Amino acid sequence: MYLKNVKTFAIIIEKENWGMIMVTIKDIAKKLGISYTTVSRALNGKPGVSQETVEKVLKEARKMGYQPNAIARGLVKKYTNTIGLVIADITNPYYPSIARGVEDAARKIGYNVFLCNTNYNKENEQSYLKTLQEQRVDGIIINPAKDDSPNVYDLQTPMVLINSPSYGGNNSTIEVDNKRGGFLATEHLIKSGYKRIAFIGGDIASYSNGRRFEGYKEALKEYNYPVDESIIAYGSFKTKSGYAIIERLLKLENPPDAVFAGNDVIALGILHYAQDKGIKVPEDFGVVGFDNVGFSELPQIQLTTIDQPKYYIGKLAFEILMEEIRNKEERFVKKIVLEPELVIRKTTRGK
Amino acid sequence: MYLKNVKTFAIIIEKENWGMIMVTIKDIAKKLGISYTTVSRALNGKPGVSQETVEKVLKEARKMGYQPNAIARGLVKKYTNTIGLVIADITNPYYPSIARGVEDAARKIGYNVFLCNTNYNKENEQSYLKTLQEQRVDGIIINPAKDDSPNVYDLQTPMVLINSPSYGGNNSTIEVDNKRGGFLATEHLIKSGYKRIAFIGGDIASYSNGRRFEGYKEALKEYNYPVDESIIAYGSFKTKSGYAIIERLLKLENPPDAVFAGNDVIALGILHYAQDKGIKVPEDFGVVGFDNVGFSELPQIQLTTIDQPKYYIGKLAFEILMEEIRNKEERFVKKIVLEPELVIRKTTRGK
DNA sequence: ATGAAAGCGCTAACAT
DNA sequence: ATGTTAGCGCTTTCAT
Repeated sequence: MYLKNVKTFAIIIEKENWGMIMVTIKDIAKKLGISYTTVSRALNGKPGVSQETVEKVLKEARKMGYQPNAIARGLVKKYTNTIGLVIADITNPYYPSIARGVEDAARKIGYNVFLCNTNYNKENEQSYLKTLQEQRVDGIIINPAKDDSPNVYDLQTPMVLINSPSYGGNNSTIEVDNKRGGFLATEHLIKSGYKRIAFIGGDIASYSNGRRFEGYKEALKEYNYPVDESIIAYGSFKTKSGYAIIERLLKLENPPDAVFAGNDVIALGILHYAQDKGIKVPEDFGVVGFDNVGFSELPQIQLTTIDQPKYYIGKLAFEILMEEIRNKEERFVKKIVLEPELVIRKTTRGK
Repeated sequence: MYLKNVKTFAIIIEKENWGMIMVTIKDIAKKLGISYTTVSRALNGKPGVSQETVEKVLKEARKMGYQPNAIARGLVKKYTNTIGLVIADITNPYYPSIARGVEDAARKIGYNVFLCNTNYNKENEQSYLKTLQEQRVDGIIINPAKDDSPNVYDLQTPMVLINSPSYGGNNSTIEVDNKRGGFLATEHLIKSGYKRIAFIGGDIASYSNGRRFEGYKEALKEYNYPVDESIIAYGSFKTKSGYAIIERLLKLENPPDAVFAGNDVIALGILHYAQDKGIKVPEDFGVVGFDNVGFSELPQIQLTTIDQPKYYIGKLAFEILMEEIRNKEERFVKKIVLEPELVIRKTTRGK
């Protein structure tokens, strides 16, 4: 089963073993003829050990290749210096940026992060949450898979939610102002002279998508455009979905001449269809996405979109989480909303 | 400092606390008036407990909201059900695919994965390796940051290397046949009728890049093309680097009419430059990349490239790692080489 | 300045 | 079938 596509499966060396002879503080205490309490103190720079002893211990520790056991420490100290990051799919370019933000911030203070991909699946999410708690992570950052059933996250563990309202659990949240973003996107389309603007969303159960849709409707109203159900559609957050839906909408007797897509990935599918059919973008057809994901700025794509500070969101989420971890009793629940920004590129006429 | 771009920073609820009253097997034993060993046995489905007791325990555990403590278990059982995944940058689309492969495979057997981004930095890598060992991960999968100084990874921990030879440490490795890939790419360019084929690599210290270059040279020789140093260049694995280098090469008095790029990200920069300058691809200029990253197949890009089974590599790396973890004494070091595949798209004339 | 002892939550002998 | 004990590697009182 391995062997599919395997060219070489060779060079087998026998009996190479891993040496699992981990040295402990007891070992180095014995070697030095002192108590292991002293070793512990020396290793941790605690007061009450003579300079001389400290040096002896440090030297011996290095010599013996001592590696502190974070597991044992965690057992007594009640924290693990680890957090969990639960996202839908690291393969969607939106998430890696957030993940980097979280991880860079974490690393700076010696924290580790467990990466968990739910693959947009609620059961996977629950399962991961359970595991993370068993691993006694100090906190969790989560971008919920869906928001159809209320996300009641009242775990024993500090938690901050990204792009999701907090139901019941009183968790801190951080999100971009999705409604405002939706408004900006739609308004831009209107001001660019497009007349029939469709909305093509992803999962209808997505909170952020819903907010973007509200912004869309608000803009239409403000500019006296009708809200036409026939050119409003939901699918999934996939390129294929965008492609399939725009194909359908464009066959309507009264087709749209522009679309605000639920995110960049969907917008990409729309662009793909336009290209396949030789539809001129932005002259005859306008599209704006959401997220300002990496590929959106490619010269070949140049997608007009709504930017959100992804890396910063990850960083901020971690910082807030740390605050909550540090002040477990007497914490302050925060609801943070960041400003989105319209990025005009080549898939709309501009003004 | 938080406040940049922050719209709302509000809704503050005071004194919401995390209830850190974790229930242990002792608690449920006390409640039930039995020994905690019995509880442990019941919870783990071990023999020697009456059906009746098992049910009582399970019920009470659920009722009290018991969460097993994986830390404590790890301390006695000597394994943590956790591995580390060390890569350069999750933001480079090549890695998420691998990460998914690893994580999906891990999840299937209840393993967690620590994600570590070295950001192409050797010091970060060392630091992460240290931390991972302290956390007593059961194993490590690593795609080394660089290969200039030999990667001597003889840790106490089982380890498999991706895209890197193993120096000294006798670790199993898994890689695509980079040389063959380089050959295929270059040969394709030759057969497509391009006459002066440049090579634009990433980090000169990269092992995989070096192999690709060897394949490039081999193909040139086989078809009696000269190997011309003036159109061979290295930079970094970034789009910008590709852009800058091709700009320079194209100003040569004898410029190339095609290029084999060290990876797709670099190729993208080259394409970018061609577009900026109105150079016709593939008619007047051919480019092939390496990796077949997600964006390469976008209709707007359609990059000819060398595919490698990224997800599968991740999956395989995990499976091999698990084998090594399970057979620590008497392990078999494996060197696996996978077959790359030429994917012809629109940035070369084809045959 | 150093050591002895207890204990974190659990599993695994070793009884009974 | 159940309980007792020891111990994983460490930190933290409490002595000395």
